Amino acid sequence: MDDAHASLPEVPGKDFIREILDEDRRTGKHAGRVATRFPPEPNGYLHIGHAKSICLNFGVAREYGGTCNLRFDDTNPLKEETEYVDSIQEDVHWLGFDWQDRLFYASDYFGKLYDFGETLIRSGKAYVCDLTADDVRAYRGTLKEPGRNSPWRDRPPGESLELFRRMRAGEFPDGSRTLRAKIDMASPNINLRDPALFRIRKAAHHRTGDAWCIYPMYDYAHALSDWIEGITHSLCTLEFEDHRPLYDWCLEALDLPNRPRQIEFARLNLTYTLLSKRKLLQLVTGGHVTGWNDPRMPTLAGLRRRGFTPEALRDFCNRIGLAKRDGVVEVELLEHCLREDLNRRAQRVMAVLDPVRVVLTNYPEGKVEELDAVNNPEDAAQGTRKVPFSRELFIDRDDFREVPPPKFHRLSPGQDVRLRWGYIIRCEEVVKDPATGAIVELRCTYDPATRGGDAPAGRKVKGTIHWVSAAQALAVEVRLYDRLFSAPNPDEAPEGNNFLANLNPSSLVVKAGCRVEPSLGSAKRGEVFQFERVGYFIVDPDSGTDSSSGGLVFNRSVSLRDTWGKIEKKARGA
RNA sequence: UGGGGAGUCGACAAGUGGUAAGUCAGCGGUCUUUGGAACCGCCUACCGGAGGUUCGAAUCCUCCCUCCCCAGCCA
Repeated sequence: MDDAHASLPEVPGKDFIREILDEDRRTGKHAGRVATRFPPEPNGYLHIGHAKSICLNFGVAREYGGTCNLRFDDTNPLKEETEYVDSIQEDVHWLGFDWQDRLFYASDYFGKLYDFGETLIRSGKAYVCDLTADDVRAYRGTLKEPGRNSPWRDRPPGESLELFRRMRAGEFPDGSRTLRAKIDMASPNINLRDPALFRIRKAAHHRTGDAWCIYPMYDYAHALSDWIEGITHSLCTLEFEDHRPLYDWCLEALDLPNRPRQIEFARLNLTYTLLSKRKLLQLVTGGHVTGWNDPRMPTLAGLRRRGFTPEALRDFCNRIGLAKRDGVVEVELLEHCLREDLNRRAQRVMAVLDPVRVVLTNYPEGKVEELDAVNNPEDAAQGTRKVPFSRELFIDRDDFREVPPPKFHRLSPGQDVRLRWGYIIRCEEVVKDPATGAIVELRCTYDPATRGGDAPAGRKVKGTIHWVSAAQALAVEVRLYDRLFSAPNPDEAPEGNNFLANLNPSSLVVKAGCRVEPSLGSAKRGEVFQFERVGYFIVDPDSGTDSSSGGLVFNRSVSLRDTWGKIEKKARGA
């Protein structure tokens, strides 16, 4: 692409952040340099909300010839773990972005952050406060009433300095003291009422071990880490909007040059989905899902296992736009992006999820034909494959109706239907279990003149269904996933309940004994297929290593658009 | 009711004084060896409300209404 030309002119439709970037470049701010960062806290797995931020930060850096750092915001040893830093790196790479040699940790800067603390104390802009957490809360005031000064607020810098050093040396217990910024206890912005800069926490840190027992707070660490890395534009979500004055205060109080600018945008919300790390953790620890990578989870790890592609996710992030108004994106858009991507790439294959036996009474016993099937009508380059055809087949139970409803184009007594890439058949007899009345077999005849599914001139067959040859088909397990929550807003629960009450009881339906065409015997884990007329499916890692003997497990990524389903639903409703 | 934000079609989102893009969803149709895909239509938004400025306003001014965020030694 000619991105040099595409990004320079003022094209209408640019989001507000890119407009700011354009303006800054025009005015020569930061010498036209653009440096962003993606700053996750390693306290959970990345989810699709983070994908929006990743695509923004890395995307903007790429478009403006700048850089984007990956920085772990690891200032709270109580919640952070190495497992999370590993998964985050894997997920960012998988999404398609690279921080090259710019992998950083806020904990890399603990020494500098400490020194900045001493500087603030010396200049009278910070003090050591002996108030307990409860005291601080009491002194803080309320949204409407101003707070009161801490009795330690005017402690001489020399005394604060000594205390701060002793805090660092581990001489005081957790929670006994903090280093606080001296700003304004009467500020209408509560974040400015002498916020804590450092707290005592005698806990092992996943990277620095027990080298430190005081840890910097987010606002302080974040602003200064941005500055240390030479970040020019610090993009974050709306809830940090009223932290911006504090972000700026930290940089100004230290009189730092070339200050980064914090810009806030609306975080992603998705219908039928929870995007809160805390609640996702709860789903994991509570056993409501099998783990962070459960295919029903909105985590990148879960989406990946569900069959989402990085391309589909990036496309989604581009389509949802970027603005300051908070809203809720419908999951249907996400599903659309997946279908659109998979439609052009996924190989077609035939799979019968709920098999019912079909016997072709006029087809020779023991005969097996190899018929040609097109792998992907959207992409001729994907070629063709052979599928075996014989006297005994399986079709989906759903594709037969003893008494067909209006507009039903599939198999029913006396009716013709085309077997995809096979023959046109007609149902002559329905065999039922005398005890239960359940259909156990359909006895049909085939038309030898229609090999490959070709209808002779003038003959029209309304329906085409998928099938597998009984003897050659592979038995597999199929996991039908659906949305995890049955309410558009999972948090909107009946009185006395929480989001757990909205868990969708049928978010996972496991179907054993499904039959797929034998070509799938060579399918690899992570490969995605379209089961014709059904949906897109990915080979799950749970699949046995020896897939030729079965043991294949497929996850439904997303179903195909189901027009017939809508017709039926409407008929039922009317 | 202190402070900070935001309100444009069911959803997301362009529009930055000249008379409302696009996408998803929905609806109808064409086509079709996936009731898939593709293609074609429709979805007739008076732009939160009321005033005002102007030849002309979603865009400027005034007042009002609604929604979101903030009282962690979390991020």
